[in-house]
Amino acid sequence: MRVLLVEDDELLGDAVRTHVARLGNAVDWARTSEDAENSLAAARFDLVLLDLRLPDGHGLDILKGLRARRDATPVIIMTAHDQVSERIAGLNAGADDYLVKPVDLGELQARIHAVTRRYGASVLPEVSLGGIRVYPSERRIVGEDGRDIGLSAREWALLDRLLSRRQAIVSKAQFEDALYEFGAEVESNTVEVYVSRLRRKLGRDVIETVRGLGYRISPHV
Amino acid sequence: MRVLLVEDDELLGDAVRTHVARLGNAVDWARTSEDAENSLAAARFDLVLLDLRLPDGHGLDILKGLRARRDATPVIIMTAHDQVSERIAGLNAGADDYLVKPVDLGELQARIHAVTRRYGASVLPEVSLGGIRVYPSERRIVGEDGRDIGLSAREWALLDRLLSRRQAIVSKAQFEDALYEFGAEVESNTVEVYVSRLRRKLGRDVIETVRGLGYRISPHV
DNA sequence: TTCATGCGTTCAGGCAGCTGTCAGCTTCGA
DNA sequence: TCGAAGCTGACAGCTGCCTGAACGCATGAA
Repeated sequence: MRVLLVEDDELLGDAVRTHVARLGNAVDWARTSEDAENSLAAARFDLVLLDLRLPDGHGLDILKGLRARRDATPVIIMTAHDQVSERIAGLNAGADDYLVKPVDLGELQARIHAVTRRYGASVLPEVSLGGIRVYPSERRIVGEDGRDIGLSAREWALLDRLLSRRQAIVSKAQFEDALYEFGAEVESNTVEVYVSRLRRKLGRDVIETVRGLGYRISPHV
Repeated sequence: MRVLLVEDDELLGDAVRTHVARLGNAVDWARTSEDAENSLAAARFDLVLLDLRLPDGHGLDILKGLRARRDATPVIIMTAHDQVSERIAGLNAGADDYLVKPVDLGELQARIHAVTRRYGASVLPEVSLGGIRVYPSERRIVGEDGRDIGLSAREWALLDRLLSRRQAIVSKAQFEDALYEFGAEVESNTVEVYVSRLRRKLGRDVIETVRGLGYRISPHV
């Protein structure tokens, strides 16, 4: 697996690179935004480990650029402990997960596994839901008429969560965690609203309600 | 299956212990971190139900200790509704799932099934009743025609109880205990009504009446 | 700058299905 | 045959869920 590490801190960068390399990966280490952009332009990576604080710009722009180009390469961001807003911004911009500095290498490993597993699972053959085809790796879904159906970030987050274990029931609380990862408990029906919107786009029967417990992908689609 | 319950609240602990025990499991109840560590050192468990708030320390340390010892025993954490950060910390530390307090016993049951199923040791294996197939871990039952049969929460609770020890007779009082936490006596024939409803869905002969004693799954299905 | 657009979120009204209760009936066993 | 136990259709109240609408905000274009 090829990993791009974007980190200006020499000490942390070295520790992470060594650790990730030991897991059997090829690691490119970019110290600056410019380095990172060049690397991303030159090659395909299986994972990006992204420090948001860089000397020559904001790492968030790198992430946004990726997603703007419809590049779904998994990105794990690394932020300082107290930079909650950064973390949220990162997740909103399309990061797959985050790590809090100081980075615990065991946790890093777990996150990498989790993210790449999620990615690997979804990158496998595309999923069919009724007449809809889903290409999670390209963040694209196509309707029966062959036309692209646009999903927003939140809608994707929900669908991802449902698809990650198709037979499992996902509770609203879990959705909220997946959607917000952090921050105040949202006392609202946001999840219901998104389920409703997804249903409108994917078809009424794709998402099944399990009253009192949550939602799941219907086994019959 | 052997379950370790780590919970200092007497009331909640008792309700959970009773419920889990009724599913046919052996339950060890640890009230403190120390208790829990001792139990974990002394025996192997198939599942840990872990309250993170303990009088003598943080339950998270128990989880971290497990994982540090590369012990993959499934852990479900229980947190208060507003302790999102705790929950995330728990999941990051390697918890398999979480429950939000106040604990809903139906949800507890569903999560236990899901988690233990993931690990192969299912509390209630899938089972055939006449032409009906029951998948308790997925909260799904499928009729002879292959179509899903919807069961309400109460109906599931009843069926679970009957299936947990198939040859046993379950009295109405036991059902009431399983259905309503903590001896909230119901002044009616609710159990009879639910048995009736279940029979309509599963088939007349699946549940057998033992006059004066209770009900059981018919040995002939 | 202003404006248009899309997204995320909140709210309220409505509704379907769940729940507990009862009445009247059937079945069982002595 | 009679009384007790169990069964079930009906129903009202309630809960959880659904969804249209509206608003604030960010983004990007003009």
